[in-house]
Amino acid sequence: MLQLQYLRENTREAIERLLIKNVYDAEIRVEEILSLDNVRRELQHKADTVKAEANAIAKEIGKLFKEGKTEEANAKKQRTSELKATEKELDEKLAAAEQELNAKLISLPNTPHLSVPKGKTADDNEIIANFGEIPTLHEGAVPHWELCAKYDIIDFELGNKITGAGFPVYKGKGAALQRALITFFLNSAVAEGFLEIQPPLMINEASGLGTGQLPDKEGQMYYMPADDYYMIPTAEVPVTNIYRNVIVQESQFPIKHVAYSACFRREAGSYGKDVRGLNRLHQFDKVEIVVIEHPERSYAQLETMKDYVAGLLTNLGLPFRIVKLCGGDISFTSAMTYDFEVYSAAQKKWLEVSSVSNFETFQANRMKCRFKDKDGKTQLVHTLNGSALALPRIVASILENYQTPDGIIVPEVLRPILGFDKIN
RNA sequence: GGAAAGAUGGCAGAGUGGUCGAAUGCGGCGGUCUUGAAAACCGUUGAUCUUCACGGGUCCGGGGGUUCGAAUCCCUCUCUUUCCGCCA
Repeated sequence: MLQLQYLRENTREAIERLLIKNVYDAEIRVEEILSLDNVRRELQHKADTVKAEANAIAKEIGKLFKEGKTEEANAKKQRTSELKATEKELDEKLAAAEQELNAKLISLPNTPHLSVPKGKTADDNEIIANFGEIPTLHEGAVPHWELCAKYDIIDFELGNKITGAGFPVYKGKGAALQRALITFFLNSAVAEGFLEIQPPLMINEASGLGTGQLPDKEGQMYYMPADDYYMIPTAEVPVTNIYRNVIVQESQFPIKHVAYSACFRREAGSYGKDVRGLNRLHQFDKVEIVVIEHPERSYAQLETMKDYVAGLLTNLGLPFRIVKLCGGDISFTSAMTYDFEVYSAAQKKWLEVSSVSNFETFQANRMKCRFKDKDGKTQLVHTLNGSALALPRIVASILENYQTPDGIIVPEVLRPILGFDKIN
């Protein structure tokens, strides 16, 4: 949710930024919000004045009763009952105005950073860096789903039987590979100063609202009606919500957390392409980094996080590129996002394995996560997060890129954890 | 699932109809003292809306009600704790 004060004081800039996200009617929507805000403030002022008078009279009445001047006191009651009627009317109008304002405000997406490229689709994203060599595979190299079956390490059919499509069963060295990657990612983050968190895998409604999954992305989460809980689509939700309704100390910045969790996504509506094998699942594993940062340092922090994720992929020896998302491809809540795409040699495709974003105050405003600045004023924090990393597509590209005629070579960094160097 | 108790400021914890945004303690911040620190002492310290400002409004788990007036009384919801039951 954008801040009213920002819209009020930087109207032109806000509109310009929203236009990057192709909010073509940004000007009208912002104007509507600002005029509603004026109405709201006017009503607030009126209501406050009436209440002030009523409060004063109530105090006088109390005094009169104490002094035994019952008649005088009763006479004063007349005026208050009059005031009460206007008060009620104004309160109702005020509540309605606030509700309408809030609804309009919450439906407005975050303002992209001014450096975010304009564009409509993923084709307009800006490739900012390429790393690693794309391997030349041997004759007869196959996509990962065939490798999974060949070495019996990930069983999609069995998952279908137990649950349904998108819930694979990892077996033997496949299961060990998952465990090793999670360990590698967590250890790396902890070495970088991230505090490891093991969060709940289900969240309540307030948490969903805090990070922006609710109300708009409701259909993407698994929901448990018996208890009114949602399965988390990412550890970002429970971890960021640690700071919901919290005023942090400025000295705590940057607050850096890392969490491994299973993630659950219904992926409603994304049928068809790119769903084979590990490319799109309903349950998958991910290690997520979450940072709460001072507004002045959030973009420097975003670069640090980007470099950190790049380091992980380099250590795994995977060819990848970093993409700065254009306005059309960036998410509703994000102000700037870098995507990491790994080249999967057998599918001959770039697979998105990580998304690192700065949300500025957008989540913080919903969550009411603030800090006290040097002048003692409360200000909203900036929140950032990134996958570091999501497992399925990493596994897919490891399997595909490291395949040889007699087995899959295990990336060096994982060998000490796994205790073997080849899947065959 | 059954029974009981409870929800107050960063934390602990008073307050049962009027001057209570709320005692007190701890913590935080500032100061005195000290070579420095600790201790002690003094002062200060909730959030939010509105206003250029003075000021005013709202908030004692959420919502509703009674009353001239509610942290305090009533209704309702949610959550927590304890005991019993069940159980990894």
